[in-house]
Amino acid sequence: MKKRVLILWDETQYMVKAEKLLHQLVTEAGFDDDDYELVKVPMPKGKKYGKREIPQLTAWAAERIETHKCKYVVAMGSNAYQAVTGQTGIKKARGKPVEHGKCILLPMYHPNMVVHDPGNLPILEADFQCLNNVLEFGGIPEERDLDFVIVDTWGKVNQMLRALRGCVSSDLETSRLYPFTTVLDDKIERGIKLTQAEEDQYRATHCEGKKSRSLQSLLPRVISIQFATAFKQWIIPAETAGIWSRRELEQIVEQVTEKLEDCYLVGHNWKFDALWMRVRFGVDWKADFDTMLAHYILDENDNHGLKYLAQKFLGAPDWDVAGDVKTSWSMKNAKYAAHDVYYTRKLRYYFAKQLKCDSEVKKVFDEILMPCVHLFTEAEFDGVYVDQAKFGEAEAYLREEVAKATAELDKWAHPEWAEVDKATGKPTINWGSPKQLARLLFEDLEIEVVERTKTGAPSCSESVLLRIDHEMVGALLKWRAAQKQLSSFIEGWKPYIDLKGYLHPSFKLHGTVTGRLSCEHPNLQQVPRDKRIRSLITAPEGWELIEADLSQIELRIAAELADETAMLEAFRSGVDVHWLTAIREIERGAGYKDEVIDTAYRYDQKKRNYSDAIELLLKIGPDIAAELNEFWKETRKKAKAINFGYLFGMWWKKFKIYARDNYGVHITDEQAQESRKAFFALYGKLPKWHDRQRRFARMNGYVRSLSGRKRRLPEAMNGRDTPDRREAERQAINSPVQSFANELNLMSAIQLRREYPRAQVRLAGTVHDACLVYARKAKVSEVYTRILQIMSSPALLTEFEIDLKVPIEAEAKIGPWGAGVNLEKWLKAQKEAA
DNA sequence: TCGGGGGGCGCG
DNA sequence: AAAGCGCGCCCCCCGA
Repeated sequence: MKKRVLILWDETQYMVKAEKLLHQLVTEAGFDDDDYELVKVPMPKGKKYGKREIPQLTAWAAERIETHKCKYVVAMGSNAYQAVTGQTGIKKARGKPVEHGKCILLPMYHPNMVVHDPGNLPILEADFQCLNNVLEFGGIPEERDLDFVIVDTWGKVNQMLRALRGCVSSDLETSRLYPFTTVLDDKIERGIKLTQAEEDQYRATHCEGKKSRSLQSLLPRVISIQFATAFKQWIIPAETAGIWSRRELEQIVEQVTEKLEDCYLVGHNWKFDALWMRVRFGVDWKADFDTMLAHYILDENDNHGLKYLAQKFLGAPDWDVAGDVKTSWSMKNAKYAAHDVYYTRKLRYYFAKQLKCDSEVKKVFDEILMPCVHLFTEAEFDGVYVDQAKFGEAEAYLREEVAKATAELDKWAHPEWAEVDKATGKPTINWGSPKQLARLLFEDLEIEVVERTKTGAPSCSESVLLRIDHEMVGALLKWRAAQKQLSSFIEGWKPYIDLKGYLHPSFKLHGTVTGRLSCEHPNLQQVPRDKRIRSLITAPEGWELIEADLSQIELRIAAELADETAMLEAFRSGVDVHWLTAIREIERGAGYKDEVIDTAYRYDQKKRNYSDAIELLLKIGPDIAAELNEFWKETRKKAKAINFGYLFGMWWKKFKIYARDNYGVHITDEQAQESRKAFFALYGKLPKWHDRQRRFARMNGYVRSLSGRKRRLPEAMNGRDTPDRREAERQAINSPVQSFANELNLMSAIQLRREYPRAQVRLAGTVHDACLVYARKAKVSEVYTRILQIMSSPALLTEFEIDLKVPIEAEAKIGPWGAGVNLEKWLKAQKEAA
């Protein structure tokens, strides 16, 4: 009897399991044995098919398809896919039915993928659902559920307004990703011609390579605003379509805003759309459910793109269109837009159901992630203010530094070594090129190679340069430092500074696997601590910048999780744990006798023996010790790195390298091993906690932070002790700490926003364990005091039923970032100024 | 001409 | 055997 579907796949190592699984999938999808024919493709001679095998293979496949006379062909796995099409790339092709000669081909992953990782099951299920759709439709299905309306008359506006109730999804198409008007946008808008350099920079920032687009079309514009309701999708042509006037558009937006108040609003990466609506229309659309963040909290390891998710979970087709279709108004664009909202709305039901299965994860989503959408929409909208005068000064200074260093370095660009520049006839070396530099140092100058990179090239990193005895090293390091600051933070910021001098860094709530946020355009979280750069970020007129950070928060959380007696005791009694580590380490080796006894003597002019002096140092803490002797400043910094390194699984070999690079201390292997042992002797419960985490991850394939957030670590379940598994185990230790530290910070930011109106207090951004906040001048004292209270015990902790043994402490500074002072000093300065 | 990888380095 | 974690961005370089 003739079968409808031909399934091609290949022989693999877990064939029994795979076959069982396939049978199960096929049955669940509603097929019986008469529906399909299962055929194995010939195995490649080696691991993969060779180039010469391909024509033979495709001929074989074509013949099989011909003899079976099936209209539908399923190719499972890359080999089967290659057999049919001659092409590689199953990852991109899977789940999308295509016409192949006389038949319809549906590529899928091999069932083995699920045998290897059961988490992939939904992908295959969705693909079989897709196969069903294809059979039912009798070809490649159009989206029959899709029913979109172009809202281009007042009649349709009214229809739409009536339909906007219950669960509504929304989405925007925009001309580019960055919504704010920059200096160059303003020039274009006003018809001022850009210089070539300006145009290049502008395109590099906004164009993503598409050189053909006119500058006009790159201005920040909303192309369309769309909604999906139960049965229809409503596409409102917006700023560039020329269908509605500005005034009419604003009128429509206003009426929609009113209706949305009573809707359950769903978005995918809603912060993006909310920000655009705020910037372009001044309205505040709050979402109740973000499908991207829902999927992020459900699987932090996966991608979170809308199309990807719709294909993976809903068996949707690939509705992607070329880039230029998305950035200008057209019917194609409207159809694309309709897909976006349609599937966003569908995904919300799917993910809401998934979230219900894990109430702990759901809580993080509801209480932290969703509130952050609104919080960070506002923060990004406001942005951070850049001191324009100081910015110019810093730029001039850095250019001078780079020029000086370059002049110094160019002495070494001898004609017989360096490439000769054709234009100037002078030998040049690009000091930013590791390759050219390596040639100069290790070939021409015949310096011995110190270290190699993982690809085998001689390394030119700072740590290597410091070990090279050559007079150009100093200039080289100066050049790098100045060049880095200039390119990353001066030139790097320029394209993003808006007309009023603000930067609007974009925070990705889904940016990391641990639950931290990432930040880009520009990245506020990597601004150097060097005051020259950091203090460029400051408060605008009438406001003050307050930076409040959680003190040693990761260490505190580790102490809590490990129930580490000595650490908890130190935190309770106010001893600085980095200091404790440092002093005990010194004591162990009976080192720095002179400094220890001398500093103790300077403190109160009393003579002490070594061990009494040690105890005194421990008591007075690093700050006072540093005042008595500069030496202790370095000591504490060193111990900080030791704490974090050992805490999260650093091995003694790395510690040895660390000590050498950062402190110029050359220790022996034995000393390094001894140091590690001593650390774990001092904090005896840490290894037990490490073991607990490793075991749990190995058993369950995930760990949770105190808030309940999951970090999925499938590699931890590997049967064998592989490097991958080791990595997962270290993450099992680090993740809950990093994750919860960040959550405490976010809980505080959320609460601060709830307690103060925007007219008084605004969040400017977060940096992992710190909040950057703008407060009205008149409110500074109050906010300063309150934020410290909030951070040391945010109300959401109670909501999460978390009761910490370890005390949480915060500290705050007022003033330009990185150059602020405490409240006392600030008040004094205010008084003097008045 | 682009996209991606590598090297290097800024932050927590 | 091999052993801190998490990011983004700059520049160079090379292959498609």
